[in-house]
Amino acid sequence: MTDSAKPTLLVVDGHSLAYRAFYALPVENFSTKDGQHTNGIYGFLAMLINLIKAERPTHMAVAFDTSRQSFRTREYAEYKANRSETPSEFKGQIPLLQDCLAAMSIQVLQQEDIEADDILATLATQGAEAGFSVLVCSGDRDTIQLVNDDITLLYPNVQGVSQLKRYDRQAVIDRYGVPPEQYPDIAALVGETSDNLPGVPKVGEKTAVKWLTQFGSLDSLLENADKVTGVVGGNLREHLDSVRRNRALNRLLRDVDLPLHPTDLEVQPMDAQAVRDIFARLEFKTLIPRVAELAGIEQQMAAVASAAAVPMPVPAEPSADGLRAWVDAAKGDVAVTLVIEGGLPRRIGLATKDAAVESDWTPAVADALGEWLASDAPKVLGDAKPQVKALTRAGQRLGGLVFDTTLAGWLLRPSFPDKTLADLVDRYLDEKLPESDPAQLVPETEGATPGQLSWYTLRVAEMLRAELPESVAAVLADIELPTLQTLADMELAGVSVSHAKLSGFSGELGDRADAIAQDAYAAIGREVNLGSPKQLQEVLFDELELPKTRKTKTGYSTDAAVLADLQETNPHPFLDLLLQHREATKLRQIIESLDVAIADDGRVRTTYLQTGSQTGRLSSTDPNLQNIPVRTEESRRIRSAFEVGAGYETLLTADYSQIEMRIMAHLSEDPGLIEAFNSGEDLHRFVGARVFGVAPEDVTAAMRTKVKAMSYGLVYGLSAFGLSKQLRIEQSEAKQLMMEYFARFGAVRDYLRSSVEQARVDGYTETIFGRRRPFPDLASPNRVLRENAERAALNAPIQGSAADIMKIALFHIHDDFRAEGLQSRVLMQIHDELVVEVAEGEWDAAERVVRERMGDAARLSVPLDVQIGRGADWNEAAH
DNA sequence: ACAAATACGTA
DNA sequence: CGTACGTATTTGTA
Repeated sequence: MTDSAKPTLLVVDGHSLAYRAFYALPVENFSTKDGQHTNGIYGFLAMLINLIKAERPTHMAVAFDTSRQSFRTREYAEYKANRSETPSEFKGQIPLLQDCLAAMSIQVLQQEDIEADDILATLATQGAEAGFSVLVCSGDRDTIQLVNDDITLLYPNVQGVSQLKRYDRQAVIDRYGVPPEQYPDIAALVGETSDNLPGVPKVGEKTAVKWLTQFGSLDSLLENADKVTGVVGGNLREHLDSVRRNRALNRLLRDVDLPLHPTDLEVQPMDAQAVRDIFARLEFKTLIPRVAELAGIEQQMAAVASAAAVPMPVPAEPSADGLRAWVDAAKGDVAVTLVIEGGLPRRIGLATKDAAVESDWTPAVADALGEWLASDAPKVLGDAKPQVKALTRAGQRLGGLVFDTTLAGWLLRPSFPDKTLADLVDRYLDEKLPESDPAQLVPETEGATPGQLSWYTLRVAEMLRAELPESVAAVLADIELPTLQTLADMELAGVSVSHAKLSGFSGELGDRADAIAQDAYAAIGREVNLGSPKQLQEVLFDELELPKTRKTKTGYSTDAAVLADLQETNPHPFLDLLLQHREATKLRQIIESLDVAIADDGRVRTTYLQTGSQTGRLSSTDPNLQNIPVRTEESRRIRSAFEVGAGYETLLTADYSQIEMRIMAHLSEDPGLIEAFNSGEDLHRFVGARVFGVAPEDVTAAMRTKVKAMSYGLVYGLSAFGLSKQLRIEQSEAKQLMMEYFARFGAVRDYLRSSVEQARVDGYTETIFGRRRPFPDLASPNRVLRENAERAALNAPIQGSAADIMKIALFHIHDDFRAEGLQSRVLMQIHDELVVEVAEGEWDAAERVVRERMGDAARLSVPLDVQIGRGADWNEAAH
């Protein structure tokens, strides 16, 4: 058997090489936006990828130490005792590195009480016996002893881990002057400073080699120590015990009882999705293609194994009558896919578990299928909202929507951005959805047809259903799917926005911004681009020599809070002008983007992203109608442009007051907070009275501001530092305020603590209605990641429950309007607020429906308070 | 052309 | 060193 025909086993010491990478790569170039350091992970993976590419191992494993304790430290307490504490920046990288390896389907081995090198020694020895050509990759010199005709060592050179030196038997002899099996003898004599194993003083490699050659072996040298002359001879005789101890400790174990044998370490195909996920999280953009290249190689190798995929059906293309007969005969769920063109259905594909049909969408087909589509017959779709909208535009209705794969995928993993069917097929079926390559004029690969898309949708749905916990399935069926239908109608309706009001205001703001800019240039004696933070930094910190502010990645911040601070300490006319300029241009921006979004019928239609948040909230894009300004008198002029549409009588706004604090009261069951909401007193006044120990009428504005900030901050996981910054008070005062607050509302603190603790145990948080959000980082050893996760986990059940409640109210209102035959319709949702367009003569009915449905959306231990306003435009209706 | 960084609007 | 979002701009890289 020639060497090239032998299987190759690659075993790697993960800990020592990642540690070397950690010191070789500058940490500031390798950290994620969350502050997670990744230099060790990156360096290790880059090295490993190169190694796999160059060596093409058939089998491989990476070994790690479990801790600094091992059988060696028990035998010799001083072993490695001089090593400084492992930097925490490094420690946190190991679990993440192991996650990467898991995604790459690379076996990770570690064993209590055993060092990584012992695992390498055992695997290498077993591998050589089993006929492997073995590659050992380690940064520890002790592994030199493993080298023989079947085992080669790859050892990083001083610069880091990018270059590995290859030690076969001859290379060891050339470098150290002794064969590999004798290297530990040299090491025992010389000692190993990094392991805190002192050797014989004044003895280095040269002397050690000379002695060993002279006496033939270490044993013989130690027996004949009296024959060694000179000062070093004396040193040797004084340190015989150290040498024996060193030799005992540097012998690697070759018979560790491992769960896996080299033959179990066959290279496996990677989990491409998992690799993309973890690499994206670690922001390893350049590594992704390099790994993909490897995965390609491996997938060829593993192609035989995964060839058992279910064959995709070839859909029939029946007549309209045939389609009707097909759906009437279909048993169980039918998956539906509409191909949409210009907002209207173009083709339709239907599938059951074992058959698929498809057809162009024609009037005859619409006729034949309309009744079935509207019926309760169970249907499964993926990303149903645009399809529901297209059907509605075509005068059809979709009933019986029992599952949406996009929504289900999001509910299961709200942090993963797999929205498309292709993403879901990849993740849940581990197959590739056939997609035509848009880059090719004449596509080589045919995309899946609508019937086939439906067939995939159904199979994905089956996998998702199996994974959905009961409570999450209930959220899908009872909240998300009804909400989807409602959102479709809201998007279709749009909201009437007055171009005339907007364009007038925009011109005004443009003129004002120009004038302010001129004044600002005059104030500093030159022109700068006021929209460029970079140029502003030059002006503020170099030319005006104002004190440096909060650091950002690229310099110093010039945001509004910072500028306001500067204005207090170092007043300068430029600062105020800059703030005014920002305000004017920002408003103009918003107006412009709104203006161009006005359709021919005078209405603006947003898209609500139902899967756009991690908490369960909606988001709104293109344009975003959930961040229309409101805080300043000026900005409310924008809201005045949102008007009641032609044919309708008035706008109605309805918002929940303090819904998050009410949820907090409910979840914490804090008697004080519950009393606050039941008393009818203004919340912050009530809380202020308790915290400051005064009568409610004696709560000053300053007191109210403080407890208000504290109450809101609680929901976000605010710290004393953050509170002090926001209120511009001393940290000690903020701390005192928090203490007083919790002394009166102790159950709130208890709840927040226990909720995060529960999340740590479960790995996820849950809303009142059972919506879950996973928090893997609560277990992270990295403090930044962990504390970020803690705050998010604190907030998620509260924000999420509020989102649930609003969704329930929203679709009930929508459905009631229809059931009562009202023309009034919900137009917008802004998290805790709804805007309704009320038809002529329907005010009383609409108001009653909104009030009741919002008030009754959830039964909490405190009432849900709903504020309702009426007006011809949004601004007027808000009062 | 695209991505990152910064800033800022909302709940 | 306060949660959740989307968008516009500038700036640097491809």
